[in-house]
Amino acid sequence: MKLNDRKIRILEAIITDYIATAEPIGSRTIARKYNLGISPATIRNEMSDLEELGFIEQPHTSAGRVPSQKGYRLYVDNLMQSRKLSQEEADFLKNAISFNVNRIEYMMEQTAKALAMLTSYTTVVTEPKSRKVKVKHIQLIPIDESEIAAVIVLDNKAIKNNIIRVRNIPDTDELNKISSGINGILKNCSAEDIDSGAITELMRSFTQYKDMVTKVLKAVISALHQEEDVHVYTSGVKNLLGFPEFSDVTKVKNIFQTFEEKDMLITLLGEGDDTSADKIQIIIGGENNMEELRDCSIVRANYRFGNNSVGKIGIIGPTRMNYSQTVAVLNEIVKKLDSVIGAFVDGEDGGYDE
Amino acid sequence: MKLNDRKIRILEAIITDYIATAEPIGSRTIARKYNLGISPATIRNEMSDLEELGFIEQPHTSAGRVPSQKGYRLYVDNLMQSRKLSQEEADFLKNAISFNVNRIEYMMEQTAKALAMLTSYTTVVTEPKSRKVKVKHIQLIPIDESEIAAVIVLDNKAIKNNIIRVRNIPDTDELNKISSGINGILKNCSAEDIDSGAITELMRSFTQYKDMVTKVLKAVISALHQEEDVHVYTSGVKNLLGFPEFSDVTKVKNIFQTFEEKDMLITLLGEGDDTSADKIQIIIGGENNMEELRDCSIVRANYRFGNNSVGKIGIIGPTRMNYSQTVAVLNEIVKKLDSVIGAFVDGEDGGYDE
DNA sequence: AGTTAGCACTCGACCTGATTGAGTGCTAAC
DNA sequence: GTTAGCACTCAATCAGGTCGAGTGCTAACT
Repeated sequence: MKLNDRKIRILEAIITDYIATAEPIGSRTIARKYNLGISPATIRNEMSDLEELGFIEQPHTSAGRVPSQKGYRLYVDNLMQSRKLSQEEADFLKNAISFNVNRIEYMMEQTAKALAMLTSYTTVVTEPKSRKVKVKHIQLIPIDESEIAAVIVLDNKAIKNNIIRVRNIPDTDELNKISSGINGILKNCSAEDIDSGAITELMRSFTQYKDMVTKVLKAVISALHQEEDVHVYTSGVKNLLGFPEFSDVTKVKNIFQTFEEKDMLITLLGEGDDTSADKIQIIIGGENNMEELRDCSIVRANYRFGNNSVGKIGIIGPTRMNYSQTVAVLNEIVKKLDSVIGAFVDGEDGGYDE
Repeated sequence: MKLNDRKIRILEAIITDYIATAEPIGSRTIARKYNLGISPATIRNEMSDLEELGFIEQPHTSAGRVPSQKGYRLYVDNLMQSRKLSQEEADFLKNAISFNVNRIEYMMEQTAKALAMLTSYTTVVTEPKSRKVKVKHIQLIPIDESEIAAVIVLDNKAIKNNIIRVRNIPDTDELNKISSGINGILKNCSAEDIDSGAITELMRSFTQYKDMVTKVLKAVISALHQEEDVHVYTSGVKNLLGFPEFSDVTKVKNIFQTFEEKDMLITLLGEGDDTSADKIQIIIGGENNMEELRDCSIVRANYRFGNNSVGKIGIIGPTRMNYSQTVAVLNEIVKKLDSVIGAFVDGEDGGYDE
């Protein structure tokens, strides 16, 4: 049996209609709504074939047809026409997000929120993270009689701070000397580079400040680990409640469970991922391996932030989600984020929003 | 009509039962389950009185009775016996949260999560925030050929960083001189203290680094404002879906809407608040002024963090929530947080968790 | 006077059966 | 190859009936 042009047009009609209405669609409705120039009976025959080919399925006899996972896949890969963002949509994105590289968390939070509002699906965004973070600079700053701050600048532009309590604080000059000494040893070290060799060297260099240096070391290691700990921003979880396929509370509960678990979200965004690919990926229904998200599709993309730093964005909706709009929105936001970084690297400092 | 002892015992039975089952309860059931030594008929008479007094109500004729808002209020204020946390519950809290003052965000996140798991309600936690934040110390650190980091230590122990791009970077000694110069002027300033006087003084002192100083100033102002921007951690939103009173999806949607809006949560935790009071507050049903949360109760408390810094914790459940357990849990966690801060102030540095 | 047994009544929950309508597959004619 | 016609299926909807948990009222009992 061949998937001829007419079959494809019928399949497309079914998918379009189902995305819009969430109702199984029958032959007569297709004949009425879409002018294909053929009678319901003919459509019935074609639909019967489409079902046998696995592109549509029937919830039960005497109901209309519904696209299958395979059907959506065909649609997404071959049928769907890429669409550009409307002016309103583009404007919305531009206004909803204050692109400010100095406040990345805030920017990511806004991004998640804006995408959720625009698509009315659920959005998950991870902060840009480097694969391996290294120390770029360490500076000790006196705060008061008993506390100093260890400021640790990392090579991905992140800065971490730890307050350290010490019995008696060296004066500023001495502290600067210690800072540059520590710098000499720890500069360009990643978490695993800090081995016993580096540690004993440090201890030997600063015997009289052993206690303080130990604490600084701990802070550095903690900072490096912290930085590998990915932040995840979620928004629009409640949006899913609006779709009829999720009117069953127990079903939704499992989905929400997943959304509250950071690890799940990260695997969701990363699973089977090719980081080098800049293409948008679409994962339909059961193609993700999470039982709870069987009725959801995910449209996801990576965005780049500097050289080796990559963040992820995912939009999660029902399998019958509006793929073309979602892809368009995602394309736009990735382009936007890239350009912000570009401007930053080229000399702008991102500005402040007040 | 007087609210005699027997009426009170019946009311208590109704509330206890309803909290456990979420089902309206009738006279016969009370007679069977609670040995009050009176017949259903007598109970019926008393219930009729209780209804007239406004402590219970009937969803419809021929259904059992359900506690009213006034009923819960009486229960919470007079009837409920305070209960201590069980050993298991206390252990759970202790193990679920790594009390580490150097990673406050992480600690708050864990606190929210632990409370949500323990109570099976929704938890909202705000970071401890001071009313007015002041600059304690500013330090400029060179990062590379074109960037310096402005590290801004605030008097509430928070540290903020901004990367600043400048055309040509002064050497370290010069930078230190500039740092201490800026410090001299901006130290102990809050956001509103930075007026035109301070700004012109700064500009006069550093005419040759005007550009850089302007950017530092912007960073300081931004940091002070950022610090006044409260972080809110929410957990266990999905928990509400498990309760029969929230099996209607559209109802839940409105509630979730509220939970996604930070401002709403903050007013929810702060409304009619007496910050000086350390007592736990209970807000029943419509006593909060948010239409969407009419069917929810909130148990909330403040915790102190240092001198003038206060955070809030709220636990949100159905009106028939388990008030005595919730209060016990909240008491425990507030005590715990206080003691962590105490230890910190007394000389511990909070440790690192690896 | 307070308590209780008895009884009629109410009303949601649940089951059953009939009807409707959207949909199908098959067959025969165009 | 296309289509009209027809028998068939099945979820959804509605009406009617029964059940049971609950009530309020009255009269009798302590």
